Amino acid sequence: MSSERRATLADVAAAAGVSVALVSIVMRDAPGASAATRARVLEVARRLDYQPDSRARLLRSGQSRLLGVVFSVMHPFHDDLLTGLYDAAEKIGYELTLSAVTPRRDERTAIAGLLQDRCAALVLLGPQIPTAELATLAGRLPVVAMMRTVRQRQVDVVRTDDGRGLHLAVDHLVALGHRNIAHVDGGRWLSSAERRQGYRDAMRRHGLQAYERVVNGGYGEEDGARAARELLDDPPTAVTVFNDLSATGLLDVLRRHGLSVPGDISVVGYDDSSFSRLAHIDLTTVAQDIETMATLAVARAVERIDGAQIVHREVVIPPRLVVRGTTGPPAA
Amino acid sequence: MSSERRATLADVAAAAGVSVALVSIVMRDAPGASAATRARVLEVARRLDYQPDSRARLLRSGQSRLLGVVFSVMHPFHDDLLTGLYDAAEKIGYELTLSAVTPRRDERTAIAGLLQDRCAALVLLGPQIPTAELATLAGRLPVVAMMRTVRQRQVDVVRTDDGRGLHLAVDHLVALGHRNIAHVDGGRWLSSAERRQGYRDAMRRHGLQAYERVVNGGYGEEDGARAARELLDDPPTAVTVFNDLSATGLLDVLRRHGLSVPGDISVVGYDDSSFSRLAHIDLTTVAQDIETMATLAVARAVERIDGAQIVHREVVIPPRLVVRGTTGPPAA
DNA sequence: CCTCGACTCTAGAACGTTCTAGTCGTGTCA
DNA sequence: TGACACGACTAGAACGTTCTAGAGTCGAGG
Repeated sequence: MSSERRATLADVAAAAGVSVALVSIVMRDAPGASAATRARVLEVARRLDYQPDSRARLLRSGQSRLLGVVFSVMHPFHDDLLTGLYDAAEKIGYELTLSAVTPRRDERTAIAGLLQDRCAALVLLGPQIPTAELATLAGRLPVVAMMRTVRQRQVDVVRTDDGRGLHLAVDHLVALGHRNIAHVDGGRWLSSAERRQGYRDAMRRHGLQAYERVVNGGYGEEDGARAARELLDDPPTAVTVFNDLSATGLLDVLRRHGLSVPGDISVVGYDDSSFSRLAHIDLTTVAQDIETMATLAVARAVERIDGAQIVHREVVIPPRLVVRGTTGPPAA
Repeated sequence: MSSERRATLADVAAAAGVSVALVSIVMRDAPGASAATRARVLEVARRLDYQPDSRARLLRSGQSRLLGVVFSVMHPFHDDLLTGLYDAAEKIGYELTLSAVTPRRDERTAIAGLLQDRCAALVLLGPQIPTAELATLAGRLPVVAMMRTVRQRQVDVVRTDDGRGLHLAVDHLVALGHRNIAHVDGGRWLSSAERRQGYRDAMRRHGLQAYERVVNGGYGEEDGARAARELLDDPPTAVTVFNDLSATGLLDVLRRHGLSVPGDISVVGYDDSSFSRLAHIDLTTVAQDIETMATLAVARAVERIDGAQIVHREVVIPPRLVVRGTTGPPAA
C-alpha cells in the first residue's frame, strides 16, 4: 500500500544525474548551483514528490531552529497564545513543536518529550512545576515562562502586568461611581497574589481602603459561586473576580438570587476567555495582549539561542480592559 | 551558557567503559546485557543526564512509532480529543506530534510540517481540505479522519453517528411531550447534512412530519441569534440546534424577548462544548464519546501502519444525550 | 601561453542512533 | 578432549541529511 519508500536526496540525485550534495544545495536554496540545474533538480524533486526529512536534517546541522512549546488543553486561552506563537515563529523562520499537558499527562512528561526532540529552546505557557526544576531545565537550554513570575536568574519571563490589570478594573468601576468594591481571590493559583495586591493598591489609591474586602475564591465556577453566596449577606455594588470562569459562577448565583447585573451589582472578570464574549455572558473583563506576548516570547527565546546579552530578564506587558455588559453605574 | 554539548551514547559508553552498542541495548531495554552492566550503564547515564536523541533514533530505525495529529485551535473540543489521543497513544507505546491549524495557519501547512517529521500516520481532526487532497495524502501514509465522512477508499474515518445524535435529541423532546420541534441548521459545515437528516428522520418516525421545520443557521453565535429572530414569529415549543455555540446565541435572543427556557421553549445543542456546562448556560446537548473515538482512531492508525487488513473503513460511534437545564415539558 | 579566480559541481566525512554480524569466554555434553 | 550452544559484548555499516575540502571548467588578464 504505502510501502513504496519515500524519496530521498539520493533518489532525486540519481534521477537528475547529479550528486547528492548538489541536490541538498538546491533544496536549501544555498548558493552554488546554476540556474539551469537548479530548475532541473527542482522539477525532478517535484516529480518524485520529494519531502525533506527534518530528522536527518536537524541531526546533521546541529542547530535546530525548533522551539518547543508546552501548553495545556485545560486552559482556554492557550489556544490563542498558540496562534500568536505560530505567527511569531514563522516570521523569523523557526518551527514550533507542541507538547500538551492534559489531565492525565503532566508537565514533566510534556517537557521530556520536547527534550528528546532536541528543540533549541522551550516556551512554557503558565508552567506549574517548581521553580527549582525550571532552573535546572534552564541550565540545559533557554527557557521562557509565560504568564507567571519565576524568581530565577536563568529563566526568562513574559507575562502580563496583573497588578495593573486590577488597577484598570477598579479605575473603571470607580469612574462609574462605585465605592464599595470587593475582590474575589484566586487562592493558590498562579498570579492570584499579584491580582489581589493590584486590587488593594488601587483601592487605596482611590482612598477606598475602608471598603477593601477580599473573599476566598479559586479557579473554577464553583469557587465563584461559593464567593457569591458569601457576598450575598452584605453585597457590595461591584466585584472584581480572579478570572472569567469564576466570574460566571458568581454571576449565575447572583442572578438566581434576584440581583440584576449590572443594575444591582457590577462584575469584572479576568482573561477575556472565549466564553466571556458569548452574548449570554457578555462579561466585562481584563484582556491580556496575546499577540505581543507571543511575539516577545519567541523573540526572547531566539535571543537566548543566539547567545545575546539579555538586559531585562522579565518582560511585563500591560493588559487592557474590555468593557462589556456586566458593568454599569451603581444603583442610585 | 548552555553550550556544554548534550551527552550522547558515546559519552555514556566512554564513561562506563563499554561499547556504544551496549549502551544502546541498555537504553532500549533490549535483551543482550547482564544485569550488572545494565545497572552500571543506567547509573552513568543518569549521572551524565543523558537524553536519547529521538531524531537520530527515528532516523536509524525506520519505523517511527510517531503519530501526527492535526487539530484546530478554533475548535473547542479538539482539546478534549487531544487528551484522549495522548492516552490512547501512550497505552500502545506511540508518540504524538501535534500541528495546529490557526486562523493564519492552514491545514495544508499543518500537514506539511508533520510530513517532514516523518510520522508513520496522520490523524486529522475534522479536516476541511478537499477529498481529493486527502486521497493523495492517504496514498503516501495512513490517514485517519475524525468527525467527518470521507468518500474515499484509502482514508479511514472515525466519527460520531450524527444522525443518531439528532434522534436522541428529538426522542428526548417527544418524551417530554413536545410535538412542534424545529431544527436550526448548520449550513455548509461538516456533518450539518447528517444532523439535518437525522432530525427529519426522527420527526417522521414519530409521525410529526407536519411539524418539520428547518431554519437556516450556521456555526457561530450570530447564526443562532439570526435563527432565533426568525423563529420568534411563530415559535415552536422546542428546537434542536446544529451546535452549542449557535444554541447559546439562540438562547440569548429568546430570553431577551421574554421567552423563558425551558418554560416556553426547550433547546438542545450539539457537541457538549465546555462552555455548555457553565451554570449560566446549562445546555442540554448531544455529547460525542470522545474517549472511544480517540482510542479507535489511534488503534486504526496503528493497524494501517502494521499493514493489517481493514474490514470496516468507517467507524461510527453512537453519541449520548446530556440532559441539563434547557429542556423540559412544554407549557400546558 | 600560463595563471588565477570565479563558478559549478562532487566525494566523503560527519551527526547520534540502531542493527547485523560477528568475537570471545564459559559451561555442557558426547 | 573436542564440538557446540549460549550469553555478554563489540566493530562497523547503515539511516538521510549537511558540510568541508577539493576537483574540474572556463574566461580574463598578464
